[in-house]
Amino acid sequence: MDYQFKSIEAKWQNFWAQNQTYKVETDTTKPKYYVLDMFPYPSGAGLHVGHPLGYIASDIFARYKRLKGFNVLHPMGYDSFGLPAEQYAIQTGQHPAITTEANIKRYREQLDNLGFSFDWSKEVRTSSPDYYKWTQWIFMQLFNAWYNKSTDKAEHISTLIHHLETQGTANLNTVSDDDTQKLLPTDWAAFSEEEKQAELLKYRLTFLKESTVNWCPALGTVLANDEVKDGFSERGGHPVEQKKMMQWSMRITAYAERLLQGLNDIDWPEPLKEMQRNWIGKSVGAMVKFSLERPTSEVGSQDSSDLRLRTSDLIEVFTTRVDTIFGVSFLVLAPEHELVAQITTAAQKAEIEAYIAQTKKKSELDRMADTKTVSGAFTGAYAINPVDGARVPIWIADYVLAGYGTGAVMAVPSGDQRDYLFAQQYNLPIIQILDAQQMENEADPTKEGQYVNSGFINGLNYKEATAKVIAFLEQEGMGYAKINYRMRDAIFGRQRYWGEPVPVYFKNGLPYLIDESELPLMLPEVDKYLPTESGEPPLGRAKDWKYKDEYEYELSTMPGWAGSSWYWYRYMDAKNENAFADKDKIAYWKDVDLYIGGSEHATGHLLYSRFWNKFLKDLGYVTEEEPFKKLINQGMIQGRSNFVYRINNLSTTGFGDKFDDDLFNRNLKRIFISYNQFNLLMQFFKHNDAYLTFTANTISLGFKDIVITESTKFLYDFKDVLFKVAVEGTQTITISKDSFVDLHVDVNIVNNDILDTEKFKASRPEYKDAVFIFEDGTNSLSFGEGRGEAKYICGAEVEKMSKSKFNVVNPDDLTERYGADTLRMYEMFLGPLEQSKPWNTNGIEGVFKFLRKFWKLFHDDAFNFVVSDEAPNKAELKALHKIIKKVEEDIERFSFNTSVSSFMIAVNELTDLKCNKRAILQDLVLLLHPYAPHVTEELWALLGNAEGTISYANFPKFNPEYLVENDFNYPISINGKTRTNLSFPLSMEPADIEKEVLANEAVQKYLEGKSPKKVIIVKGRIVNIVV
RNA sequence: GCUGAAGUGGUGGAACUGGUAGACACGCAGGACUUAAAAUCCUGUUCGCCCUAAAGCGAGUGCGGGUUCGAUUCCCGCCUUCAGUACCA
Repeated sequence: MDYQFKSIEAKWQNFWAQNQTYKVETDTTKPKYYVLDMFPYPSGAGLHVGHPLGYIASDIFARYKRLKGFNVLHPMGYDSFGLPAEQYAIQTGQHPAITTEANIKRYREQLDNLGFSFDWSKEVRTSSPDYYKWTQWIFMQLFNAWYNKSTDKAEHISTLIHHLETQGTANLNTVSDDDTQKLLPTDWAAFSEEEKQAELLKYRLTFLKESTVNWCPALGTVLANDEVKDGFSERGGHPVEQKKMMQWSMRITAYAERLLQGLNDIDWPEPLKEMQRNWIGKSVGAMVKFSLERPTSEVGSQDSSDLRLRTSDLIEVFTTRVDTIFGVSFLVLAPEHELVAQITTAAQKAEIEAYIAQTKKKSELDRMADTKTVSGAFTGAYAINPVDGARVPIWIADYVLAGYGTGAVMAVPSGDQRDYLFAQQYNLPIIQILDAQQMENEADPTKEGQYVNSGFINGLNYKEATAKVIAFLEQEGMGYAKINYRMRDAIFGRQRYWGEPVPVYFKNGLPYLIDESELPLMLPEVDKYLPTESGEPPLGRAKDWKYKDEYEYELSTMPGWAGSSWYWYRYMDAKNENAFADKDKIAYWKDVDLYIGGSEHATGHLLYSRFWNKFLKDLGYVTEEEPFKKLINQGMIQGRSNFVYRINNLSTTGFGDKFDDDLFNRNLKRIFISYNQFNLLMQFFKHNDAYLTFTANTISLGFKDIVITESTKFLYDFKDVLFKVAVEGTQTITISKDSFVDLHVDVNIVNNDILDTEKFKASRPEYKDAVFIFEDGTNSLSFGEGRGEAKYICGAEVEKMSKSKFNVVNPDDLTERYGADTLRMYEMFLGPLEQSKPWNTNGIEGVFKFLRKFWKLFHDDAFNFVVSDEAPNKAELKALHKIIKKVEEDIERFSFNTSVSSFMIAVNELTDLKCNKRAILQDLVLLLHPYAPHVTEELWALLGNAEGTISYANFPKFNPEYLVENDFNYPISINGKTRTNLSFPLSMEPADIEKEVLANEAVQKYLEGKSPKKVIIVKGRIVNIVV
């Protein structure tokens, strides 16, 4: 039989499911390998061809590793809590669990169609209670933990309590809230139970924190930053305000340094690591204290401000360039800085207040667009530079942000461009501090040279100066070395319904955990998925939902990243009811060896997962510091849209008073012009105001008549169509550039940019009477339909793949037409995995033909299965071992596109050799199995092997002996340009080769009698003659 | 602006360590088979020049330089596209 992909694929998909072929257990006799795809959210739209790209790659790798003798864990599941299901629920009133279930079912069907070797017995769903039980459990562990910087890990809260009982806060080295109290053991002992709880909350790794959120009163909900545009909600355009709210947070900042250091030990793409490094944003520098100058008589006359100044007379700044401190010519505070009001002198008060008001008006967008101009205002106050006692004016400016560092900077105009511009604008001094500094036109931040104008560091270099300044500041008590991170603690609450409930209740305003035995805390039923009238989250609607019928539960739910921050452990032991995963299983599977997914998760999921993993390791629940050893980003698949070009509107004459635009348009708006005909036509409109006028017999461009020639004939053909279609009596028709419109056309009725005109006419009622002007200038009116050569060519453009652009290609349609094996190989064949590329179905035929050709190797012309047991010859063995080597190398470096090409070459070679020998073909089947699992299972069985055993067979062994060559066909180049080829034994010495090459007739011709200056011979590579 | 990735035929792409640029495939053109079409097979296909043809000549990997016997590959400068990020002290 010919290659019957449909029955073959259905048969084996069924077989794998029935026999649980890919079910995997811990097996200490084999090395483990864990291949994971990033957790999908089961959206209602189903899969498009872009989604499986990574799954196919990971499946190939998983199948390859099985053949290489590894025990492979390759699971799949769903990150099934999330906003789209909730929004759909709000619109339709349907419970999100129901729509989620339906979406998962659809996803599963689509995944099954592609022949993946997932172990479905380990499927997990974040929204199922037996899963979120453990998400809640991990939350509880975080609540019961603090970060001990002395041991540099998280510890149970009991060790903190012990420390407070015995030493108070002395020697306590931790990461906590800013407002912790300094305590003696006796203070602690004197605390009431509630005071203790309130204080401990400031140390816990998950804690309540007041944070600002985008609150939209009209929608009654909190919005994410990207849902807000210019102060209005993206949906509906309602006003959004900043609102303070108590929210659960995660103290990820405690792990900033470990998250940063860990990047050095993992094999991830460099750009992705770089993104995380930037996000963590470590800067090494120093804190420096500037004391405020004693108030002058002007301030002194106002007694109250005089007193306040004495109590808080220091300004702290953070700087990464403490070496430049002698170049400080002013300080800048953020307008929101708390000291501003206190230090502003009476004379400057009005100006400062006006500036603050102006800053408040500026949106973030305005500030971003406007980086060139600087603005600020002088407070009238001065500070004292701690290194030399210089008097430094204090300004405020909106380029300094309250939220970063201390909200104050020391300005060094010679070394920082923003400070430089500011100094220029307000006539502040620009002090050179390094002899190598070039600062005529702009600031020079380089660290080269020796210091000048810099007191006790004059003559030193950067390294020496930095150390000396810090030592001086520490000695004077005016500063210290300090490391700053940009990363903030992560907010861990959402005012939404469809997420994990937080296992917390409140007593006297303080949070307490529910008992572990009470997990899971089930998501309660609500009547509507909207906030309550009083603005509480949807959970506030749940009836009689109280802890012990008495205490309020937390009403917010966990964010989307909660369930995905630990799911790879659940796959190891998905059904466990006593632990999130069994200890022995965690010890065996350890970590993910290969993780494949998109780079959009760089700073979300991939950072939070690393954080939770480190935490779980600190508490001894897991063994590895990093969860994902190797990570590959698959590129995005973009859509490739097709367009048709139609007449949209034009002006006509011929009816006098009875002019009816509508009627004309309806008649003429059905003319569709093929791509190149359209472009030819558009050339007449190079000048925007150009127009063409048609009458029954003539055509004119503006006022100039166009005569009929070879190159303008198509215009006359076009005219004929216009008049045939136009209403009778029409005298002139005028068209311009604006008479046409390009319309998206469903890419599924376009093949190689050729429109299926029949399907097109059937696709919409208004296209029923479409008239086509074809690529060759003929049209559907004069020649009738279905004429062989008359093609309608569509235009094409690369855009995002989306429904509205009619460019979504569904994998189901392609497996229906070509089979899963073809689709799998074609997706790989498209190009390098990491690169993003537009999807284009053109070319899938080539892969399909390849699989048929492969199938043919095993069959005679009547499609009888025939393989011979003859011993293979040299050429056949060479073809085989070439592909073994190539495929193995390619898979190891994730270059799947090149191995598909190599398979094609191998099959072409074996076809030419008419090879149907078992000894060759059986190995070829094994090699191809990771890529095309169905057809290879079928052939494996036909070759007489036990059904279903190919998945666990052995990958063919490469033998270099078969590739050994005696001769090499040297390319002979003269001055770097290849002129001819000459074959010599590989063993031949360069000197002998040179002699033979120079004696060669063809070479002599190029030398034109001159003797060569130099002859370069690289053995087994090339001969180059320099003349 | 900064950071990262990329730029090769009509198209997707290959060339892995500096050594024959364009493998493999699509598309296109021509041919075979067929009453015809589909399918299949064969031949050609970087561009330009020259030519009945065979053959030959020249250019060529975003642009301009450089290193080298030799550069898609290394270095310097520039342009374009995509992604991320944003006044981070």
